[in-house]
Amino acid sequence: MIQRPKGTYDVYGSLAKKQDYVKRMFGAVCESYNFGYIETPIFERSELFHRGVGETTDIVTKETYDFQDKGGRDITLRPEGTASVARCVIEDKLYTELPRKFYYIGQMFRYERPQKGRYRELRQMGVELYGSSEPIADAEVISLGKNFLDELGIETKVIINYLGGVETRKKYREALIKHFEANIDEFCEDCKERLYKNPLRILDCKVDNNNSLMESAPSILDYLSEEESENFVKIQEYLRYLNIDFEVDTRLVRGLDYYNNIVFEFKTLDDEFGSVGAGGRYDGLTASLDGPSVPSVGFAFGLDRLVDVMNRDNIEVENSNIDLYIMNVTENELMYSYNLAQDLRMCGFKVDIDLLNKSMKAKFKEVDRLNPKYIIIIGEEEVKTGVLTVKDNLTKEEQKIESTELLDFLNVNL
RNA sequence: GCGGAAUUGGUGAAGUGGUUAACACGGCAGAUUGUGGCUCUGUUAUGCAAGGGUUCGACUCCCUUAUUUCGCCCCA
Repeated sequence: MIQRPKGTYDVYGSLAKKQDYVKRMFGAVCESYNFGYIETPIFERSELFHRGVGETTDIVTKETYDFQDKGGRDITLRPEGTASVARCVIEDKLYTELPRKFYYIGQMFRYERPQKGRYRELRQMGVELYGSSEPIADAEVISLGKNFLDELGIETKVIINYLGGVETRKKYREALIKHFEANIDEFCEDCKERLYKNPLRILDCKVDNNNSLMESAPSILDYLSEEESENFVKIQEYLRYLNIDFEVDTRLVRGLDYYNNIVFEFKTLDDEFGSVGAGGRYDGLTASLDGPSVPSVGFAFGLDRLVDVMNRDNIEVENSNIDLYIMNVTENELMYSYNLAQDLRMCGFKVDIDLLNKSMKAKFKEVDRLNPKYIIIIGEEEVKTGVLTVKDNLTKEEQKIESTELLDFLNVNL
């Protein structure tokens, strides 16, 4: 038997319904903020991710699906969506008309060890706002994300932090190294490796969480320039004004190289699923891809995780049953019934009909599963007289309706 | 990439080195050949993740592989 590849899953039935619902909801919220849909290729030239996402990030160094196509080009399945949108903004010169606001929905690929809520083929939904470095743009994006989660009925908290610019992070990095260096022996092996590679990550370590040096570690907020501090304060003011609950967590760091200034995460209240979405500002990205400098801010949600959370919290989406089931009594009435079904489908009703030539009893069993609002029963008599038997599947009451008046009846009652 | 735990039909699951692998749900058929959802009866085949090994005999023990899951790493 051929199994599905590791870290992938098939989407159908109620899961498909649920994913579709979440995607539609996301699209609707984005549209209400006047963000426009964008779709970029699922594969890109490998270079894009190396230069865009960053050479030192795990996502690019060990988690990408890379291959050469038949023309010998180095190709990578996209591990995230931001780099592609930035490429498009540069390539199609979309920066001539700013701001530009985009949202995307689609599959990403990361070669990593699957776990709950982590897949090799993952589905992300994200937004990108280009052209504004104003705090109101940051607030706009966070507000969009929070609104969407509220609409879904998923309770989350917003965690924010401010990383500042290149200079700030450099100074802070040195301060952290200095702080931990002398006593690094007390820390776990991973942290020892992180010390010079990525000292910010030490703050995130679960093993050494209780070490006293964690508490006393310097905060990045003390290293922000005056301008950066003011900017961060303003963002918080706007968030309060928008009634968005948030917490500042100075240990929040993001994994991708391109972030600067504001970073944020949407976390479930209990932390079981970690963050369901995260983002931040990446003003330097377009320039690092040989484009003009265009400030930008955005985030991505993990669709798979959102659905996992919804399942755990028993958040159900409306299951739209079919409107009508056309039931022919014998094969003699099949074509009459089928024609009726076709007509009603053309009128926009959701109509099903028995495709297995089942017995009446079996047809009614199928009706139990499909749960239509009405059943139209077509027998010899109905074909002859043109008077149809329409059965209300809820009350079980039957009535006779002239076929010429059927549409009027359905338009009133459905 | 590292470490641990799992894998029995369409689904949820009991189970033992030895003839026909429980039970429940679901599916199908009938009781009831133009009326179902309750009830009753029957049925659901080659099915114990895949491949190899030990054994007179393996779903059970051993090895390998695959997948899932938990932790690390990292991230959405």
